[in-house]
Amino acid sequence: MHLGLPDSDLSEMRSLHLFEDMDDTHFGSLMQGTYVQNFPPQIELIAEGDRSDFLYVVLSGSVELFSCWNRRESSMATILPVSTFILAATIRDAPYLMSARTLEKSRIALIPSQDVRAVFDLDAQFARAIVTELALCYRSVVKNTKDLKLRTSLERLANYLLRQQRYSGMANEFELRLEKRRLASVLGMTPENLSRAFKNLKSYGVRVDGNRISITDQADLEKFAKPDPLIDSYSI
Amino acid sequence: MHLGLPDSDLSEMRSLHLFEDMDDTHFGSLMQGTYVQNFPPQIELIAEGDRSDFLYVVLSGSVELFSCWNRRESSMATILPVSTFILAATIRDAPYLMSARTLEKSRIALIPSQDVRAVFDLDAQFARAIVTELALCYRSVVKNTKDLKLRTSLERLANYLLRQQRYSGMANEFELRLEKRRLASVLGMTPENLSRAFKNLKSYGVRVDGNRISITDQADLEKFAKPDPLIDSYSI
DNA sequence: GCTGGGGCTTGATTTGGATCAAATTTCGAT
DNA sequence: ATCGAAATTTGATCCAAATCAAGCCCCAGC
Repeated sequence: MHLGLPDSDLSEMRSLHLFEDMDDTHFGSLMQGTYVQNFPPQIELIAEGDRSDFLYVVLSGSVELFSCWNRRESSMATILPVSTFILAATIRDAPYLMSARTLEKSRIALIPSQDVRAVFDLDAQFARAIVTELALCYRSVVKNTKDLKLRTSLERLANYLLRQQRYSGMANEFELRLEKRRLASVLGMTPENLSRAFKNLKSYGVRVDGNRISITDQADLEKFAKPDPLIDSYSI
Repeated sequence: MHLGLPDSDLSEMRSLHLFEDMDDTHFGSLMQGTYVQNFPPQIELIAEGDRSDFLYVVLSGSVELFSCWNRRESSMATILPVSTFILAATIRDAPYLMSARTLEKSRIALIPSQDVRAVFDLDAQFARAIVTELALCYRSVVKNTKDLKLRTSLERLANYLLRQQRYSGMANEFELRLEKRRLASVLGMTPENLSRAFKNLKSYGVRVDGNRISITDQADLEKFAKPDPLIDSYSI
């Protein structure tokens, strides 16, 4: 027996690009089978290789996507509210390529994958939104590949900082929203090297105090980092 | 004045997953604005940053997708017939993230992007096919990222060879379908290092003679490469 | 307040891979 | 067939980053 979701959850989900333009009835039937759950930190939500039974939505907290091979692990992305993850696996009804764990206490919605696929065929707006979202995801991963293959780790860090700065409204000071060891893994380096990389960026006007970053010489950092919209912009 | 495409081109395109299930009329109107052209080798078809005016289909020959930053260049993928490329940019009406050049004499179809987007809204089958295709592309790039971040260059080469072997019907001998320096770039290494890597794989039963690879000790190579369907399979 | 453990930093060392330079092979064009 | 340019290979060297090993700091829990 389904009890129905709180209005606050519903409206948050509804505001996602993925759902905002779709028909009310269709949204309703998607939400019919959806349930929302609170998870403590460090809970593994899905493991790579699992059947993709649900599309996930992070309503609050944060989730790390990571992958393993041969006893090595790499952080692939961090999902912040409000967004979905593992859309592609859901669409293709294929096993997850990445695992997911909560980083902090998180509120998460689970939408049955078969419902997503069913409503896709009924609602053209929803189909359009899914395809737009997937294309965006694809392009992010391509940008990430370019970052990895074309830049050194120091350049990746410098550009990461510039992106974070942009995200926080071009302030000269901002907080890292990621533990450093996770950031290291995201950037494809070791924690030790990240630490040294921060030191190296001092000469380009980057101060670090714990999670607090201040950029004291914007021009100098940008001259070194050479940010490129075709790698570093979110929206394009 | 549009002259219409040769039947052979039409039927080849029609056989693509992307187009095979769509309505005849809709396929027709897509093809209305499409033109097909033969290109010599080494022609730059598109440059990253360009407006995505067309969706491309390689009918014969081959095309390399590559990216540049700060005077460095990296090969991102090779497109073999019959497949499309830069679908995501077309869908989002966003600038290309990658450049493309012909590797050999190639026959290529150009479908106006606005027609693709228009027909998407009319034809649910086509919409379904696009979303499936995009999800597949997304998953390939994720697998590629895992390959890059979790494996050493030697491991990447070993697994690349096993994938090629699978592609060529599990024969113990097969041809590299890529110039070595391009392969090096695809695998994220220098040509010099690729050469040394091939030498290192001798001890795991890999013989190299020009473009001809023979795998003399399958078990040994697999033991070293540790292939994983969540990185190395095409279809999943 | 202590205290213990995890995360972060620092230093020393090793290793993988890049770069530079040159020899060799391959292959297309004449 | 021969020439020349490009690709590949090989060797020497350099550099970036991983690893190993302590030590420090922060703060969560007693």
